[in-house]
Amino acid sequence: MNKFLQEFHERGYFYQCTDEDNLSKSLYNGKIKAYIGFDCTADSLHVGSLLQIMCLRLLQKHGHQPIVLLGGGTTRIGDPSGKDKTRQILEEKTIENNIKNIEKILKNFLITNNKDTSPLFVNNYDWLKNLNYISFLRDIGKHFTINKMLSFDSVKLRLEREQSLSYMEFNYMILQAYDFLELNKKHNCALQIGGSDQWGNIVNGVDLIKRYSSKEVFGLTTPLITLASGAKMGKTETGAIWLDKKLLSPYDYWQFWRNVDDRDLIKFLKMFTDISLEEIEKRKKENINDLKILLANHATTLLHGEVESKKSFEQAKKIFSERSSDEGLPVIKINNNEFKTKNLSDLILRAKLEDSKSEIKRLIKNNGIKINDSKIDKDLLVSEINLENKNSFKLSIGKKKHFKIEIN
RNA sequence: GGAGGGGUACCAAAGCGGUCAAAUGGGGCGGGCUGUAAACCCGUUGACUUCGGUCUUCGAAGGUUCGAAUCCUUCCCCCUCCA
Repeated sequence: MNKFLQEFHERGYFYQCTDEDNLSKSLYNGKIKAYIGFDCTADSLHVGSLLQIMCLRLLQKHGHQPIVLLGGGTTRIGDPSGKDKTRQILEEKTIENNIKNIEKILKNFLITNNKDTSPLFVNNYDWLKNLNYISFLRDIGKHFTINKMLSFDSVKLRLEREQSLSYMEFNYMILQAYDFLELNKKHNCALQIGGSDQWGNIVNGVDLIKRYSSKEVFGLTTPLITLASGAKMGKTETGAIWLDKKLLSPYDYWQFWRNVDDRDLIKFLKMFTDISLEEIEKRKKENINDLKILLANHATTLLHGEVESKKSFEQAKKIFSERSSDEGLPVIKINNNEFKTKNLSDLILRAKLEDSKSEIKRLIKNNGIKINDSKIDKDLLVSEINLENKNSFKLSIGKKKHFKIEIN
């Protein structure tokens, strides 16, 4: 088997392929261009897209060129796959903005200075916006049968549940298939990779190219990652794990990986780091917490760079190993007036560390709030806090959230 | 188009005139144990409060009543069966 495909398997990226043997052969014959499409409904990506991003990296590693399709056109329509309801239609400006942000995030992960493997960013709005309806129907539409379209899960499920599916959304899969055709014509792109929920859309593209230009191209999907706990990857109750430091700090990103379930650890090391499989195999038996740190360091480096990753690691060390220090904690500044007049609960509220006063009182009651590492049993004036000759104190909410409050 | 069932908090689901800010389970949050894990145990889970209470919430709007998640009217949405 081709090296790329082999590693694709070994790292747990493989779910389905339209024709693995032939894909393997054409990969042998030199470089291939492969594309992955990203949805632009949000202004950032979260870890749910990380596996796809890792696929792009893997392509680069093996000398293939990834094409990143940012679905400026298709996002205007909305993919019905896996959705119960029609999505809200987004403003043009929002979509353009989302595309810019997402491109920036992806560039963090990808190697952009190698001419052969440097990713190609494309926006399908460029070719979709000018489609002529009649000629599109004649050239492309004739290759699709309604019979078959109705059999795809994305459509079938909606119909079975008698949830409305607009004609607009119904066309989504045709447009995505057309994207593949377009990329094949323009860039000789021969492979589309996507999550397993994209299988139907991908197969449509492969079929269309076969019919339209009698060429064989391939589709490859990755599994849906479920956590040991049964939850979907990336959806924590506290909020999505965003791949954007404006939405989630490098430290919190680092913590996300540091806190993975034991049972998911080795799987994640394979999936979300570049550490060689041999090395993972060798180190498998090491102390599990060291391995979690390894995962967090690597995963954070990929996204935020080595400097931020190290910083996060150091910060965690201070908070969790050395305990007492308030160095490196997120700083919240208050002025002298606030210091003299405000209650601690008001301060927490103002700094948006919690959402309501009731919640803060509950935390206090349950011993959840600490000042300079000692529990408090009631709300108090900030000025009552013993500053120990400093102009700051350490505020802890629960065991994992710590802040340095600075008075100036 | 006809017949029936239903919309309750983050989710699932009970309640069917006052004792309902609403049982129970899941999830979340906090505490304990531990390893910043899992499992387990305990507490907590609308907002504000001078801790006496006050305000908002059971699909939407009206109405009956001293009092409505609960009864009535209209409307909206969902499900099942029949045509």
